[in-house]
Amino acid sequence: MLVARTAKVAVNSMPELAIFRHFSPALQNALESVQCITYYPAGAVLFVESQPSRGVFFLSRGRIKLSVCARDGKTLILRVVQPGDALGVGAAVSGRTYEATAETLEPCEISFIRPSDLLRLMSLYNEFAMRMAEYLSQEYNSTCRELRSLMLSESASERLARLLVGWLDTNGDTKHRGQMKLTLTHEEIAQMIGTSRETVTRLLTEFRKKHFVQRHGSTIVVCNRGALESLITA
Amino acid sequence: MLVARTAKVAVNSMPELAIFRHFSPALQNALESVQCITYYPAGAVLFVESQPSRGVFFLSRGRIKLSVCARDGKTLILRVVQPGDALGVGAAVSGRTYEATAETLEPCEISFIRPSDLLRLMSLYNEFAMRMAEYLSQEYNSTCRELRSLMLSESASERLARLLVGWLDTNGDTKHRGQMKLTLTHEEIAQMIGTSRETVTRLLTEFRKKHFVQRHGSTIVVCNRGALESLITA
DNA sequence: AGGCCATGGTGATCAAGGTCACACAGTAGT
DNA sequence: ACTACTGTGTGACCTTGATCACCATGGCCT
Repeated sequence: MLVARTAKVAVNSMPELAIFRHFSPALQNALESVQCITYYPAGAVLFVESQPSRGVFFLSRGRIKLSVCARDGKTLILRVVQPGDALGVGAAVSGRTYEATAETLEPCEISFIRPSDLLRLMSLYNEFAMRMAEYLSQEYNSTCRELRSLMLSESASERLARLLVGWLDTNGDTKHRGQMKLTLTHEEIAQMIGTSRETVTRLLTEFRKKHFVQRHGSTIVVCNRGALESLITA
Repeated sequence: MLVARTAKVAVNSMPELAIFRHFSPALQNALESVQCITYYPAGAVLFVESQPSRGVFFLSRGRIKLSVCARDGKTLILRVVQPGDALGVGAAVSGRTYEATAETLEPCEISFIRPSDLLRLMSLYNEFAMRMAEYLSQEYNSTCRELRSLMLSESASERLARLLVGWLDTNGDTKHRGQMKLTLTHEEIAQMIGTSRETVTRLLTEFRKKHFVQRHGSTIVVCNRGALESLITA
């Protein structure tokens, strides 16, 4: 039912995708004709790891969790995809399987494009091929940074500090400085920084005791950003 | 002097780059006119992390170590680049800085292309843009796999087993099954699997005691591949 | 030969954090 | 109100692997 409600909000036109802007009118029309706008509820799985490419997803509203997992169920969250971003481009372009699993965290509005259409439009419109290449390189970049920050910091507290500071820059409340909504559970935070749920709980209480952060309900306030940053070495 | 020796071997023509094959003659000519074939000795640094893109490197001979490093000098080797592969495409396409440091492990023959030429040829020849996009997606894929295998395996022995098995598939001697040359030092192996040099030494001797592997000089023989694979869970 | 340096091998020590085991709070469903 | 479930908080314990310290080996240079 959340799907239906979301659908009513923006049913009339092509989603406002930053990635589609600056394209020539011809390409925009072509994209509009092949895309399929879909709505997903929270917790929906768009695709799973090692499944052959079913399509490319351009996210216009909502947030999506991108993760890989081990056989024993342990999970590592690669990143949380924000509106305007794309999913599954790599798998479609290289004709391989998805390298991660995508699951919606909230109700999402998504523009879906089949791999064959993506490749055809990339061949037809060079600007589109260039844009996708640029996108892929950004994705590669961010994965490298992820890898570095996860592997080259020896303590879990450093990784948590890095995560919090990173969130401040992207999700931070502009009005109330240092304030932001904690939208993930401790379990999910643990999966982002590669540690256990208990450790995240312990570290957050430790940070609170040291007055690095405060908590008001599900809102977290970073009082001492400098202290957090000083925990980061890499 | 190693540089000069290598140069004599293949000075006459364009390097045999798999990545360049299947291109139209026009594109091949264009590439030939903008590329610059260079030779590096072992231990040369092509570029360093966070330096603005100076160019793209297509490796035709030799091997290159791609790594990121922390402030305290700790290093993580992302991968060892093999002949036929490219370096720095992401940085050139997105106009960002290099995300890693590239250092030759052996004397190398490299075809160098400036970022501006790369972008120009990508705009001019759609097949080239498509090929670069495909390349980027493969690079992204392999980085994801790296991230997964590093983070989702709790023990260092598992990561080492995974590395050895992976090497068997790519570098394994086809004649003598299970046999391969160990070309990296324990220190470098440690940097590949995110552990300390001592741990690698200990694990290798443990594997030898359990008769998973044997050693003859710098050649390592995997006698019990199944046992190594059974250490891998993720 | 005699050093020198990079690499490999091994023991002792120790802290970080994974795991297990509960207790407790909030929220939804009936 | 009474469960039932999900998320959070905390103690006890114990394994893994980092680190330090030291020695052995085997080129390579002068």
